Amino acid sequence: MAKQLSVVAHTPHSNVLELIQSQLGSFHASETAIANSILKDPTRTSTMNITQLATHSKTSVSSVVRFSKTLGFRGYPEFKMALVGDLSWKSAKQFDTEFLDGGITPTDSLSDIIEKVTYSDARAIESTAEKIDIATFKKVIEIFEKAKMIGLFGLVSSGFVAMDFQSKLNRLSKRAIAWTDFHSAMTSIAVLEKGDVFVAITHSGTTVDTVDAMREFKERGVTIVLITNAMRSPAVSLADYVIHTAARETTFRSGATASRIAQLTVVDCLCVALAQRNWSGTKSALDLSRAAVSIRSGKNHTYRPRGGN
Amino acid sequence: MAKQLSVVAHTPHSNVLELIQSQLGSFHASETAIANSILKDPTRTSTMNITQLATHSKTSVSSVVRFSKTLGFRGYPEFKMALVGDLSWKSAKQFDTEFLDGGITPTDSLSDIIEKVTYSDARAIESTAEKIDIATFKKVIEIFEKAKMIGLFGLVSSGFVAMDFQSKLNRLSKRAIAWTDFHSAMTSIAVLEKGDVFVAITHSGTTVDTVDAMREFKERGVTIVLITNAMRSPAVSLADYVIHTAARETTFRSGATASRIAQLTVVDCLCVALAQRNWSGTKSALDLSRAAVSIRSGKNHTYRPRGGN
DNA sequence: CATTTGCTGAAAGGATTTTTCACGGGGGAG
DNA sequence: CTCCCCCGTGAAAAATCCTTTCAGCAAATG
Repeated sequence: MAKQLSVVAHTPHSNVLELIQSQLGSFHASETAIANSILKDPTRTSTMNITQLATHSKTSVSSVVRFSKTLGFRGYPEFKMALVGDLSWKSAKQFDTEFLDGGITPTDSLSDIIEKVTYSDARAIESTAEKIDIATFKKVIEIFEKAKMIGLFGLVSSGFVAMDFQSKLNRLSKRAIAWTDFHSAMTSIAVLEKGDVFVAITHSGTTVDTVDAMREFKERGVTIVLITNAMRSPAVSLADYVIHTAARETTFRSGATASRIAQLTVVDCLCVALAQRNWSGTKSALDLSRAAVSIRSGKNHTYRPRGGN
Repeated sequence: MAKQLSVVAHTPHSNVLELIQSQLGSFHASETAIANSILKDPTRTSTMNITQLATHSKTSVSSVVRFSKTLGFRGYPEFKMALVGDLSWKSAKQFDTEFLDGGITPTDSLSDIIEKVTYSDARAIESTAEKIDIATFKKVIEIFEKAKMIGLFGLVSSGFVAMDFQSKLNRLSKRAIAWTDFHSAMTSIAVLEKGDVFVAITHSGTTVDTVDAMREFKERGVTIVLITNAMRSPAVSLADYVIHTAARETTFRSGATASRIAQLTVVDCLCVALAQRNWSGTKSALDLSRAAVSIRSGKNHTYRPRGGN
C-alpha cells in the first residue's frame, strides 16, 4: 500500500464533529445512530474501540467501518485519530478558568487538587515573567557582576530560595552567602561592603527581620536588591532595585507555595542571564562543579538503566 | 481490567514529545533509537503502525510496546493517540518549539532568556501534573496520614525541597524531619520505625548517598516513597511508591532548576491534598502557625502600605 | 570465571479491524 | 399482485495489528 499519508496528516484539525453534523441528513439509519452516539459524547467515543462503539450505538462493527469510510477516512482507526486530534485541539482553546480559580474545596478530588495547584503554580511563573521589568533586571545583572560578594537573605520559605540562590551562584563561581535568620546575618555583616549586593527575599515585604537586615546593610553602603510580591511595603521603600513576583496565595496555600515558586523562577532567570554573560568562563565552571559531583557520587556514577519498571 | 479511562482521556494535551525528551537520559539502546525516530519526525510517526515504527527505528515490535509502556501508556495505540492529540494541539497553538527548545544562546536578549526559562519552568510543572499517577498519589497520602513520623531526604537542590517539605508538613501539625546529607540521616535513623515513611527526593535517581539512605531505612521496615524524574534507576527499584516529575534540563540549567520546581510542585500537591483530608483540623493548625509568625513579627505587623516605589 | 541480571527480538498468542457474504426489506417493472 | 433487483445491514471469516512469552545474549557483579 503505497498510499500512506493519512487524513490526519493532511488536515491537522479538520473538525470531525462539524463534518458529521453537516452530513447528518445524508446518513442511513445505522449511520445516524452511530453519528448520534459520537456527537453525544465525543470524548468518550475517542476512547472506545470499534466493537464498543458498535454496541453503544446498537449497530454493527461493519457499519462503523462503513461510516468511517463514508466520512472519507481509510478506516476506523484513522477516524478515531482525527477525532482525538480534534478534541485535544478544542480543549486547548477553551480553558476552564472558573474551575481553577475557585480555590480548593473539601469535595475536590485528588485530580482536581493536582490540577488546581499546578495551574496556579504555572500561572505564578507566567505572570511573574510578564511582570519583570527588563531595565531593572538588566541593572541587577550588572550589579551582580560588579559585586565582589553577594549576600542573600530570606526567612523560612524564602530562606530556602536564598540557599538555592547561593548554591547556584557558587556554581557560577560567584561568591555568595545565604542567611536565613537575622542574627547570623548580623554576625557576618562585615563580609559585605560598599559595592557589594544584599538580596532580600520576602513575599509580603513586611517581615520585620528581613526589613531590619536590609536597613543594616543599607547603612553600610551595600546595594539592596529586593525580590517581593507586594507593590508597596517597608521593604520596597528601602530597596534600591525591586524585582516583583506575581503569585496569588489562596486558602490552603498560605505556606507561601506559589510565591516561593515565583521567587525561584526569578532566581533561575537571574542565574541564567548571569551565566550567559560570560559564556566560556561559565561553561568551564559548570563542568567543574559537575565533575566534582561525579567524583563524589563515586562507585556507580556510570550507572546505566537496566530495566524493570 | 477495570482500570479507568485511558491516559488520553485524563490528559487532553499531555505533551508527549516533552515527556520523551525528559526521559532521553534513562532510555536503553533500543528505546533511544525509537525515541529519536519519533522526535525526528513526530508527524510522520503519528501515521505509522507499530511494525513500521519498529522497522524505521531498526528495533523490534516488542521494543516499541515496551517503550510505550515505559512512558506510562497502556500500549502502543494509546501512545499513538496521545501523540496525535499532542501534535494537533501544538499546531493549534502555533508552537515555536525550535526557539524554546534550543536552550540559551550567547545572543539571546534578556527577554529571550526570561521567556525561555519561565517557559521551561512552567512546562516542567504542567508535564509533572499530567504524569502523576493518581492511584499512587492517593496511596502516598494515606501512608502519610498513618505515619507517626515522616523522614525527608535530598541533597543540594533536592535538599532544599526536602526542607521546604518539612516546614509545610510541620505547619499541618505533622511530625517530619528533613535530612540533607547521609550522615545526619544515619545518626537519627532510629526516629523512623515500621509504619513510618521515608521520602527520598532525587532528580536522577542515581545519587549514591540517597540510594544508600533509602536502603538503610528500607531495612528497618520503613515505607519508601520516592520523588524522581527518571523512570528507571537504582532508586526506583528500591522504592515502594514512586511519584515521577517531568523536567528537562538544558545546557545552562544543569543546576537542576526545572527539576527542583517540578519537585516543589509535587510537594505542594501532597500538602494541599493532606490538608484537605482533615479540613477543620488543618484550618486551626494553619491559623496557629500563622498566629505564631505574627507574634514573632512583632513591632509592625500592623503596617499598612503608604507608597514609595 | 561462573553467575546473575535484565535487555532484546523472534515467534506465538490475543485483540481488533476489515472484508466477505448471506439475509431481508423496499421499490420498480412486468 | 408478484417477481426481481438493489442495497443497507450484521454475523462470521480473514487479515491486520498489537501484546506477551520465551530463549539468547551481553554486560555487570562477586
